[in-house]
Amino acid sequence: MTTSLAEENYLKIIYRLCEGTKEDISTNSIAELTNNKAASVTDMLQKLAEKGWVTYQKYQGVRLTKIGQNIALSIIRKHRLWEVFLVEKLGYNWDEVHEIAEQLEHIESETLINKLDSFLDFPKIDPHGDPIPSQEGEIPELGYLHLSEVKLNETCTLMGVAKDSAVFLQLLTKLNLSLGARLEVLEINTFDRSVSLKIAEQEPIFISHEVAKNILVKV
Amino acid sequence: MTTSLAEENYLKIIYRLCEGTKEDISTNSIAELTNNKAASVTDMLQKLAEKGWVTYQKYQGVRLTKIGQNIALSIIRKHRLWEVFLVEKLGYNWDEVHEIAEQLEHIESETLINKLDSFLDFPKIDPHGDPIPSQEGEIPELGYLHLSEVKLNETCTLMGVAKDSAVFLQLLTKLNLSLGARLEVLEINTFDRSVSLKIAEQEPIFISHEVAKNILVKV
DNA sequence: ATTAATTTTTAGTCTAGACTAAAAATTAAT
DNA sequence: ATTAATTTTTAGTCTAGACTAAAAATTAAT
Repeated sequence: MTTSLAEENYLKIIYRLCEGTKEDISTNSIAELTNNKAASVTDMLQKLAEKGWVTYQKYQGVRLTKIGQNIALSIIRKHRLWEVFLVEKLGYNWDEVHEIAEQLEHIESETLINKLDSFLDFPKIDPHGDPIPSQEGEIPELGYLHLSEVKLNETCTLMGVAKDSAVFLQLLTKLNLSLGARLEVLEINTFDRSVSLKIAEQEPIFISHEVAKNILVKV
Repeated sequence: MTTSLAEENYLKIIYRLCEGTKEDISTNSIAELTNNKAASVTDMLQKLAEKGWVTYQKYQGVRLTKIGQNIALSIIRKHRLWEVFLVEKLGYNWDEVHEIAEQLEHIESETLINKLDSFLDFPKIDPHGDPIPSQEGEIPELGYLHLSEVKLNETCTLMGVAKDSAVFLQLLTKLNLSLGARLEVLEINTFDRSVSLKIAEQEPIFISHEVAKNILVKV
């Protein structure tokens, strides 16, 4: 069965919302991320349920079926592989690739994405540290922590980010925070949970809890 | 102003039809290539005229404006650069890339296509020998002949094809006819204008006028 | 346990881009 | 120069995917 662009975008966003929780996903939360009105979302959920990609109970929210999950994973796989291509081969920065990958992820061709995978030498993570699902929809569990969970005086390595927005990524770049950086937590302020960090050979820097929450690390 | 997918496909096809002739383009000829009905074409032509991309006189056919031409050329540029990418970098054969490039040509990003161009080392022709328009919409005139126009006993080099369909390209591959091949016209049958050809060190082969017409050569 | 607030759904509309059937122009044929 | 054939346009419809406004469920608050 074939998927329209609109359907693909809904599935992708429902997948993202499912990831965080065991609960069913609310109409409103989908409306927010798709930038549509709740009424439009209800419409689409009924279509997706009809096609067997979500289970949907009126007023009770949705959940992806196995098939729906696989479609979502294949879109995410394409998105992340294209991001690797854009950064590794075309020389983009990590904060510039999201919008273009949003378009490229809808290109339909099994062979294309596998040839691309091979051309890129089968990368396991994208430029933001997010894991790339396999062709079979396997997604390696990396077990990263949020930097906000790291204890005082511990040292960790920056492995990824939990948010792809350009402004956030540009901020990290400005602070000299990039994948692989070694970080030591020097101070955690109880007032606002902001954090003082030492990066390798540099002067300490200062980040808000909001930033720390969106940085993924390995201890 | 922004172009929809449908609009881009119309502009591309009108461009192709304009190329052959000085005449205005008929509604029916567009309908045939877009696989739409004439009534739908009329509808769209009115929209395109409204946007200033074609000049359109009821019952008298259409013609691209300068702006329309530039849009069409930018789509063709993208199509051909992606084809080079697919063949050179991903290892596709020349008969496999058309459908994928039809999708990729609609990806919207100025920087992307220029970075791709540079990554591919600024190719001048695509895998079928078609010239790649520059960013400014300049398209080098290559002055190729159709093999069907070459005189008896003349020798020429295969530079391109006038048709991208997979079956045609597969036939050429089977006959060992690829870009750069040296060809000598051994015989031209007056009955059906079929042609006997010698390719470099090989046994002579035999092709129909229809095939000869779609092969582009330099003498 | 009601009532109020919030969320979700239904009903009805709109737009882009397709369609069919019929009308209007144009072109070809006597 | 008419008439016939062909091409193109108009008028009216349909579908996907959005919307608003109002109705119906659910959840929160007294």
